Amino acid sequence: MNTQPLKPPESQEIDQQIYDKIYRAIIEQRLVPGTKLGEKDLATTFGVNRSRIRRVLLLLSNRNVVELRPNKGAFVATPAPQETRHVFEARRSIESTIVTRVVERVTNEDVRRLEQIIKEEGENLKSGNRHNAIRLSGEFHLVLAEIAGNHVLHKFLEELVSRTSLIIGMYGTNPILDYSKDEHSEIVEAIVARDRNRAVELMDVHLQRIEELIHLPDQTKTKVDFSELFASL
Amino acid sequence: MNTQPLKPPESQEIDQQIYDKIYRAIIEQRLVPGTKLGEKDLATTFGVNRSRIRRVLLLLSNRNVVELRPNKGAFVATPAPQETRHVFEARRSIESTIVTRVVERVTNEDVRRLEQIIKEEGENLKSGNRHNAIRLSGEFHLVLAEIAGNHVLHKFLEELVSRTSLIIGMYGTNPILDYSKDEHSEIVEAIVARDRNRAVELMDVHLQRIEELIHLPDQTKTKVDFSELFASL
DNA sequence: CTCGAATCAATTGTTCACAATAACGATATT
DNA sequence: AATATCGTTATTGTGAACAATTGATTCGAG
Repeated sequence: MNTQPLKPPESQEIDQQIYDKIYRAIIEQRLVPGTKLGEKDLATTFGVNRSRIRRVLLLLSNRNVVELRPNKGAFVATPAPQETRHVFEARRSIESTIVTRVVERVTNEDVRRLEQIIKEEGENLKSGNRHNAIRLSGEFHLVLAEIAGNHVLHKFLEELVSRTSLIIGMYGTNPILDYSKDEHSEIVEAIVARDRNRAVELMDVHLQRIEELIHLPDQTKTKVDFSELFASL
Repeated sequence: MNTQPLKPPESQEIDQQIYDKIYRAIIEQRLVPGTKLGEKDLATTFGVNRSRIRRVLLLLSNRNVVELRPNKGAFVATPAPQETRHVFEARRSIESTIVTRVVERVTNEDVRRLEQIIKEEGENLKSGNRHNAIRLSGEFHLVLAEIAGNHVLHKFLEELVSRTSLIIGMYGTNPILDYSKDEHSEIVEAIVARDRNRAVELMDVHLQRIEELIHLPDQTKTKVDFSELFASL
């Protein structure tokens, strides 16, 4: 199949490929928050011009995955602790609607797809492949958004999932992923049973639990008052 | 005040200003959907280089306000009829959460601000200044998002409001704006009364009413099957 | 007169050289 | 020894020339 006369890839598609690769490396936490993304390095590794990289980085920064510091360069975004609340509130709002629609529209084929992801989540977690486990735990939510059939909500959730990944990368505690798989299973059960209220409630609790496991840095640490600190020394 | 030694505006700020001006012209429907946004024209009118315009247009397209057709140029986005449902579903989802937070957090100062906008909405509507009326009817919702205090939801809603404006520009019927002012008033009343359920319900109805007043083009018109159509001719 | 090919102008897209800025290190100064 | 100053290098940011694409127009053949 696909014996087409070798069409040259459109410019936009090249951009998209580079975008996806960097994006994926970040949400899989192969590139940790704060990492510098030098234009020249990226350009040579992807074998493209520097201006192409700049365009991609601009778009990544527009989605809060990359931080652009003027005259300094691009860095993997380092979300502030306060963003956690906002991101999770937005997720609960959006994913509640998504789950509602999923309960209405889900097909057997969809359920199989969800269960497949959950299965892989378990496997990758057991085999210690953290990168894949992280990506899959986000993918579960994105597939739900796809099933819900709302492109707008899907795109929003994409941004929220990636920001969640960054937040977990910075402040997350280990057991976050451990329970995700089982909670995802429960959600799918409720969806299969067409139990809207239970599905929404389970999703809400799931997101709340993750948020609670994010260990925000001790405020006192960043707010040190030196005059008080050194007064008795 | 502000007698600073005349700091030269940062590059990013120039971009932002141009972005805002184009953005505003579009949501105020001074630039109707489908209008071509030639790079050279924009560059000369803003007195900047073409590459700067390209950067801005790229970001606008990333927010679905502008459509970038490869090798053709940039155009004011022409949302497809089907997007209407998605955009409004997303709005109801997000604004329901926003209203809930607003009821919890609103101050007297906030209420004054909301009432001021509603007042201006009425004035501009009466004096026939449609551009301002459109912008203000969107602004009401965005100020609510501000009061809710969630930056993420605010940014999402910004995109949704602008897309709503484009949709109304293409398929909207006249009376959409006429009732908005009064419905906004009712919502504020419920907020002041700290009646969460009523406020959320009113917002939901408000958004539903707008969606209903959007006159989607007859599907049969766009879906003509020529082979069938001309079979008997 | 209609259709099609070829030419031309205008616009978008890319590349590359240069300017501006920041980062680094060596040397000098107190 | 700590800090300042200067120069060097590396990286980001800008602009202008160049290439590619579109589509409008002209011209000619049937």
